[in-house]
This record gives sequence, structure tokens and C-alpha cells, in this order.
Amino acid sequence: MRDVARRAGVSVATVSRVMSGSSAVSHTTHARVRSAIEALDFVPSAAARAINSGRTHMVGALVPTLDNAIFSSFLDALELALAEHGFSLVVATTNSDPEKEAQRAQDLLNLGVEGFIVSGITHSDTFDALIRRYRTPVIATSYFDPESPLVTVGYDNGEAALRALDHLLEMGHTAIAVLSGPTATNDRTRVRVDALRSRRDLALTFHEVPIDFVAAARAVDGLVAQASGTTALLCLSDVIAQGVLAGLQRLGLRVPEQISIVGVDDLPSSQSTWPPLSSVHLPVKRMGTCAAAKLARWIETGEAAAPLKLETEMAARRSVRRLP
Amino acid sequence: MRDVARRAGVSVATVSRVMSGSSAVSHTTHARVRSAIEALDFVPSAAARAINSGRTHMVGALVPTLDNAIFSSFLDALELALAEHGFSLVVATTNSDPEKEAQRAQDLLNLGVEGFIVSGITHSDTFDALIRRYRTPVIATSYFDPESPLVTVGYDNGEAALRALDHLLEMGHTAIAVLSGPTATNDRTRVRVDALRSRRDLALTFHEVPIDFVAAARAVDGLVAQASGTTALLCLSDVIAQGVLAGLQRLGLRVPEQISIVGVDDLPSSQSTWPPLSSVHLPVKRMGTCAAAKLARWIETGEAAAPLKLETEMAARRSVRRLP
DNA sequence: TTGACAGATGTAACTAGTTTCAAACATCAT
DNA sequence: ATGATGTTTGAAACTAGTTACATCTGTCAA
Repeated sequence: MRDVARRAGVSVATVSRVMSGSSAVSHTTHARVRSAIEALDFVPSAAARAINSGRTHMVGALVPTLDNAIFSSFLDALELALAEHGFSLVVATTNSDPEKEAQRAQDLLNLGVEGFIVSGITHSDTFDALIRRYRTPVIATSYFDPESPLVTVGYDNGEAALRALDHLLEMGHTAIAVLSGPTATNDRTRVRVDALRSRRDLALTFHEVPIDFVAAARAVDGLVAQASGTTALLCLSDVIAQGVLAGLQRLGLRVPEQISIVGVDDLPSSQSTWPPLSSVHLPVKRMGTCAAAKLARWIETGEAAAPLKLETEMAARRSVRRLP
Repeated sequence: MRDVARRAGVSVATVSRVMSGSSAVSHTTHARVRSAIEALDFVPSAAARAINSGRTHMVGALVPTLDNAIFSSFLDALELALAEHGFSLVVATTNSDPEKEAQRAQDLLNLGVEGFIVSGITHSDTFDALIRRYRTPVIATSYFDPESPLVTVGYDNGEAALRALDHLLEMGHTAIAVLSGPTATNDRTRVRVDALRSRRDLALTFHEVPIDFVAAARAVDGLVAQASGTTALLCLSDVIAQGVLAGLQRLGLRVPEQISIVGVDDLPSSQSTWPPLSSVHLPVKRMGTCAAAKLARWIETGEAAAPLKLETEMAARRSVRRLP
């Protein structure tokens, strides 16, 4: 900036005024400074601005992985909306490890992010202490709980799981096995499983498998061996559902004729499996847009955002057979 | 830092020395400063550090979208590797629009990113001028061309397309229709199409469709009407292949009995379609890891990285029928 | 002609750190 | 006791901007 000032024959204060456009600068001076800026390709340092304003216009997203369409689709919408609000998105993956999440959160805070987008409301004590200490705005997504200390923008996971269950019940299924991801590290999964467990009248069986296509496909073998009367599989994640579908086909079992499958997530690719997968649609795009808007407003105004519930919906396709 | 210094009864210089750990500080002073840091929850400002060192430890990734597993899977590996090298990843989506890409690149540069990861080697003049002017390290991915002015870390797209073609030829197909994404905005697609066009002996027919599941599914209708003798569809993206697969199934055409499909990308979900999709595997995970390592080294040392070619491989599954 | 006022601009202090240089002090050999 | 050396430490200058305050200039009315 000193160079620009020298070239334009003005003080740095005047250059600063031209850059910010806030206070009055005479027409001729303005032009002279502008042309000096052009000539020197001057771009102000974001760091120097940040040091003065305390603003970095960055927000951090802490997600388990990008390698699941449900998160990347969400982040796609989030990034788009954040950019429109003038924020940049710094992404950090946590592999569902709370300690790693806290570590990455600290890194991002040191970097200067002004807010966080996280998944779910359960985090390590270190993380909770961190955001309490720095009073960082945080929006917890993929979860809805108006009572949570974290502001949630998302859907009711229990409701989503029950929509899948209700669909199976409506189609006449009662011998149902539930396949979920690990509940220990994932509160979204836990809420889904708990909602299903509360239906004690149904004698559901529960199985945990990794949220991984190949692992889910392999898990089918053991499952089929032990649960011979099962007519339907309720998979609490579409990645699991797709893996299970492939596993069943490998075993020569026909879906939905011999066994029905329902998923939760409604990934785009779930329309292209054969048969197309019936799944509970989660509004991740809208969730990204809303979370971005709320976090941006929170950061700008300092007033905590209000929680927001988004609705899920059963997308019935052809992986569930109607029993007589 | 002034507060810490006052509390520890030392100068800010000493606190700085303790923080950086570079120069010698006596044991007792060190302990005193440490405890003052603890007591005050002192975290140094990244902006202030950046202003002094010129280092932000941020790199920007410019990708068309996160909403395609091929990119998000790549970014997942990229983020992991970058974090290990001490860099944070700022993501910006461009929607394959070169002007938007240049705009977002300027934004990220203003933010202070020290390097870029981009897709392909074709960018707007604005973008080229930008990186030339700032001498920003850039690694172009999903592309390999040792002659390109941009350093490429990726695969040979022409080769990948020809692997798919060779597979079809080996399986006895000659009446082949090629479905690609838009070539105008995507040099990876263009190279793939050009490689296939160079096989003039084969009388391939070419069709452009959006890289979108639903659009590809719809495009099948027109295609089937005009190309009755076609025995195989070569899709230059798995998203298209999956859409086409669903579209054919909707029309009641059986794959691979009546028509064969081969894709390029080998998305994880391509294993779970029915039939499982034969596709050319692109090593995006390794690409992410390698690109991160090379960009990090480039930034640290100032020496431009060497281009790197990664190998693709035909993953034959069951969507291609062997013709007699 | 003087005073009041607005508009334009510069000076210098400020943001939060790092780094250079010099000074203070301790240790050791002569 | 002296000088040489090495270890700690602080003062102040530096990074790249913003901003409060003071100053200068010009216009207009009294």
C-alpha cells in the first residue's frame, strides 16, 4: 500500500480510503490512486485487514468424511450459499473421531474461522469447551433438537427412521432386521436406532456394520444365515442399503421378491440401483442453504440463530415388496 | 500477547520466543510464560502471524462441483493429506464456469491461499493471468500432460476413454454410441472424446448430455429411437452411465442382454447398480494424496513440482455382454 | 476582511504478532 | 582481577493495513 501511496503521491490513509470507499476522497485523487493500484496490481492483504477488523470471512465445516454423497451434496449447497454471503468455506474431515474433530476445530480457530458447521450435537468435551470459550457461532446439522445447547438446523432422525419403518409396515412387513452404522460415534445413527428400538411390539433385530459399501455387502452373508424368516431389511444409511443390495444379489437373493430393502438418505445414486431403492429423503441441499444463511447472519449480527426443522419424506420406489 | 507478557513479567519478545520455540529461553522463564498462556487461554492470531511470515498455510481447491462422487472422493483424500502437511483446505465450486472460476480464484487469493488445486488445464485468460502475476503454485488434476504450462497430476483421459473402447471391442462390440458430458467447458471430456474420434475406422456416434443422472436417463429415449443397431453405449462419466442404465431399464431394455454399457470414473456406487457397471477406474484417491504432497512441497521450497501420471484401469463387471 | 464551516488530506497511533540488535548477566580460562 | 565467551532478555523496528485526530484549503455569509 505504501508503494501505491508513493506512486499516487498521497498518504497511505488516502489509499486506504479509496480501497474501503468509506470516506470522501476528491475525484482527481481517487482517479490517481485507482490508476496506481491498477499499475501496481495492488491487492490488499487479507491478513492485514483481519488484524484490524477482527474479521476473516471464513467459516469451517467439520464433517466425518467427504466420501459419502450425503455430506458432499450438503457441502456443495453450503459452499454456494456461503459464497453468496461473502464467506469462504474451510473444510476439515474428522473421520467421526471426536478427538480429531476437537483438534481440527482448534486448528481452524487458530486459522481464524468465525463460525462452524458441524454434524450432530454430540462432541468431545474439548470441543464443547473450545466453542464456549471463544463464543464461536456453531450450527449443528443433520440433526434437529430445539432443546440442544447447540443450534440445530436439520431433520428429526428418529422421525426419518420411523418413516422407513412405517413404509415397511404398510407394505405388510413385520419380520424386519435393522442395519445401522456404528452408534457409538454417531448421534444421528443413535437417534434413529433408538426410535426404532422404542417400538418394542415389533421384535426388530439390530445389527451394526461400517458405513461402507463393501463392508455392508460382506455383512449380508452372516445376516442371511442367522435370520432366515426376515422379509425386510431397514438400512439406516443408503450406503449400507446399496452394499446390502449388492451383497444379496451376489448371494442370488432377489430384491424385492425374496427380501425387501429400505434405506435412509435418498442418495441420487439410489435411483439407479436395480431395483431402485426406496429410501427416506433427507433435504440436505436445503439444509446447506439454510445453515449458511443462519450462520452468516449469526456472525454478522452476533445474535444466535434459531433452530430449524426440515422435513423428511419417504421416497417409495421398488425395493420393497407388498406382502399379501 | 501483551497481556501474557505482563502477567509473566516478561517482554512480548520473550512470549513470542516461547510460542515459536525457536530461540533459547531459560527454563524458569519458559515455565512462567507457559503458565500465563494457560491462565489466559492465549491463542496467537493467525492473521498477525500471516502478516509477518507471509504464510497462511491455506490452499484453495477450485472444483466444478462437490455433488459428484468423483470430486468429493478426490477432495477427501486431498484434505487428509494436506492436513498432514499442515495446510488447510478452502473449497470453492465453479460450476464449470471459467469466469466464475477466475472470480473465485481472485477471492481465494485475496484471502491469502498459497496455492491452488484445479481441475484440468483449460482456464480463462483472467485465471491464467492471475496465477502468472502472483506466481501462485498451481496443480492441475484429473489431467496428465507433461507439456502443459500447468503442472499436471492425473491420468491420461484419452487413454482412459480408449480403455473403455478396447473393452467393448474385445467383447465383440462395434456398433457403439458414445455419450459424453459437455465438451465445450471441460477439457477432460474433450480429450476423451477426441481420443475416441481418432478411431475413424469404427464409425462411432457421439452424443452430448449433461452430467446429471436424471438428464442422462431422459436422454436415452431419443438415443434408442435413432440408433436401433447400437449394441453398446460408451459413457464418458459414471453419472451418465448410471442415468442411462436407469433410463434403459425404464424402457424395458435389459442390460447387458440387449444393450451393453461401459462407464469411466468407477464410482463406488457403480459396483451397486444392477448389473454392476463396467467402468474405467480413475485413481482419484491417490491423485488427492499426490497432489497434496506436491503442492505442499512446491509451496515450502518454491520449486515447481514435476508432473505425475497415474494409471487408469478397466474394471470389467457385468454391464457388457460378450457378443458371439 | 473576518469567521464559520465543509471537504480533503496527512500524521501518527493502533491492530497482533516477529525479529533484529544491543545490553545485561553469568561462566570460565588466564 | 581481567577478558572472552555464551546465554537471556528487552527495546524498538518491522509486517500491512485502519482510523482518530489535526491540519489545510476553499467557499460563503456577515
